[in-house]
Amino acid sequence: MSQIRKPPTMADIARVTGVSPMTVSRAFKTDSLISKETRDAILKAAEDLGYVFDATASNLRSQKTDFVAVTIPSINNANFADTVGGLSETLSARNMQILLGYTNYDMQEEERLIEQLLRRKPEAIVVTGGKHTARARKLLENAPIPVIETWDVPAEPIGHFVGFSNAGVVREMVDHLVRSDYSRIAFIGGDVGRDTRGSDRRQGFLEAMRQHGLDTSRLIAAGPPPISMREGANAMARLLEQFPDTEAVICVSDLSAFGALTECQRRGLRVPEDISIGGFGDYEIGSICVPTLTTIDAHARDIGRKTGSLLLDILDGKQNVGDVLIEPQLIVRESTR
Amino acid sequence: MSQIRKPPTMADIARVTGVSPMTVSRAFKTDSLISKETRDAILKAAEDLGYVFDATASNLRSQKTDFVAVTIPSINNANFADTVGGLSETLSARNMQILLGYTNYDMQEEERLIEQLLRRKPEAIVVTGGKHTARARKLLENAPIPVIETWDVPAEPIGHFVGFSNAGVVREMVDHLVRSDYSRIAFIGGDVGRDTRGSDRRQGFLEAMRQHGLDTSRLIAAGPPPISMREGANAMARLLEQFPDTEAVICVSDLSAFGALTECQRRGLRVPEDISIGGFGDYEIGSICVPTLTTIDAHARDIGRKTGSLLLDILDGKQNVGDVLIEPQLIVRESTR
DNA sequence: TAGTTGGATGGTATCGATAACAAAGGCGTT
DNA sequence: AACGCCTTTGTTATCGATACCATCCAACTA
Repeated sequence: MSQIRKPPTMADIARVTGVSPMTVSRAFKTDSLISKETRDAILKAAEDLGYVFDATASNLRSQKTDFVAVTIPSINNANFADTVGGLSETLSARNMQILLGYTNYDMQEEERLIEQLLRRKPEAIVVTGGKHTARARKLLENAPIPVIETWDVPAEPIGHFVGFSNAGVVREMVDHLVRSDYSRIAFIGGDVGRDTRGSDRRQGFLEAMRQHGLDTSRLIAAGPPPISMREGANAMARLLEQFPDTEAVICVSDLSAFGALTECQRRGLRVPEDISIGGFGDYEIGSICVPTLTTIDAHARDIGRKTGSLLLDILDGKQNVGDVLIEPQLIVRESTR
Repeated sequence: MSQIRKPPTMADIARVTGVSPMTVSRAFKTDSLISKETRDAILKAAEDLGYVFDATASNLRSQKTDFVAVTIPSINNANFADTVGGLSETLSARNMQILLGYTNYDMQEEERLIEQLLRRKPEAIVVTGGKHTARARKLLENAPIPVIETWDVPAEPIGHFVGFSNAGVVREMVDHLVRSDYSRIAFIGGDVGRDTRGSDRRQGFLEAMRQHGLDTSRLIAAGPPPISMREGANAMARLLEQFPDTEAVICVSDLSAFGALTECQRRGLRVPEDISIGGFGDYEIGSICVPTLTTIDAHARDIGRKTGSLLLDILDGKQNVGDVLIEPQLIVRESTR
């Protein structure tokens, strides 16, 4: 029986309730001044009519969307997921919604994505990483909203940033291994040039090794990022063939580190007795696998939370809001001696 | 020097270019009829002015958002991430954007989320699971857009569904184990009542065991979903204490299965010689850990892709679009004999 | 040559909510 | 009683793009 009819609008509710559309509008804002009886009557009528608030109209008129645009390299990465989780947690207090996009570790794709996202008129934009195409950078600079770069310390920040030095964390790992008397240390990472954070970590490895006067030739490029467990295992196989005397390996993430670990297990190599392994990211797997993995905790969720409160401060017009330097933490476990 | 000025609109471009706003609008649609010269001039002027298309205005007037709303239990789950990836892949061909929300495995939260998402006027909504609060169900039924339920076979579908029987997959796993002469089989899952898919899997376990006339008391509730690796390990520890003679364990996911596996390794139990382990979801870890995990591949990415093409068919007004029954596949690996 | 077709462009009204301003009524104060 | 103040509600115009319809002109047909 029911006809195809247009969904009800605030005007319909106003008619039914006998008030003006403006009053209906007020009934849906929590803070606005309206008598309790009127509001109740309006909300009841809305429920009866099956009214659904139209955010598109509200967005246009009020020039507010309550969107925060976020780009991350991949949806399927516990670290970035944690960051988004922390951000979401903080923003939901303000009823803001995250508009999420995936760059697939590709700066061209990031550029497209940023353009797409800005069209939706977000209140702010959060991007992962501090390197972008020239056009993406221009888009962000010209955007009339706060811009926050995360998971990096940008050479030239566009707006604010919440991050850490990716080269620095690997330097720290190298220093730790050297202190533990390792010298034939290898690095398993992604292909250079795609994942900028991965490249930075590789760079940090090279710098630290040179500083210690150690051989920097033990470098395995495991393919385009993200490096999977499987790719980590394959890379470990190649490493062991090319450099059988390697004492320790630093992997670009815990996932590739775990893959590398399993490759050792299949070959009957003992970790850490025969070879040591370090990862990055403090993924759950590193804390539970046998042996557990030495890693670096980048405080992914904290990055999200701090980005969120930084954002809220900026949107509230607070002065003197600064950048946030995250301090990743080395966690020594069983995979290194 | 630069003043705080309002971002340019199509009217500004029209003024600069000497055409009507309507023509400017046409220049931004790929299919519309407009001469090449005019379009080029408009796009150039837009670039010069730093114009950013305003989707909120477009959405309101055209009553189209190119949004597809999607709810998943958690962002940090490779299975759901794959489904979203497959969906995204399919929809991006139509330039549609996914509006993602997380229910945190909570039907109340799902209800709130659905209401939030519908306000954004998506073209369609995809929800994970076939069970919802009464109000959420009503919201979905009344929504003037296609509704697709995934990862389940709903008792009463709201619109269409793309999924499989969660009870069925575990029955299959039990049958396989029984065929391999196991009889003291346990199940490690989440608390009942929160995660409906997890509960369904538990139910499938009970049914299958009864059918085979086997003892159904070996049930470990590992806490509220999602069950982490750590919780899987803890559950395994409890299982071994309560039922030391258990021959095989089915875990609600590969992650908990891996956790259980590590617990066995820590206790010096051999898998599968002393105890066998089965998981669910065909996560990467199951294919690379030592020993590799017997699991069930639910074709997560395929669910996303098929949801996407089903959606496009519906939006194109195709008749006779049917539901999609996914056939999960048992993958026997080293963790069962 | 007149008539027709179709590509390109313009004019106007509109999507639905709400910002900005106005006003009505109740209450207390002097 | 007169005044001001606060609470509650109403009126009007508007956010920016575009659906819809009208118009113009070149090219082509009969």
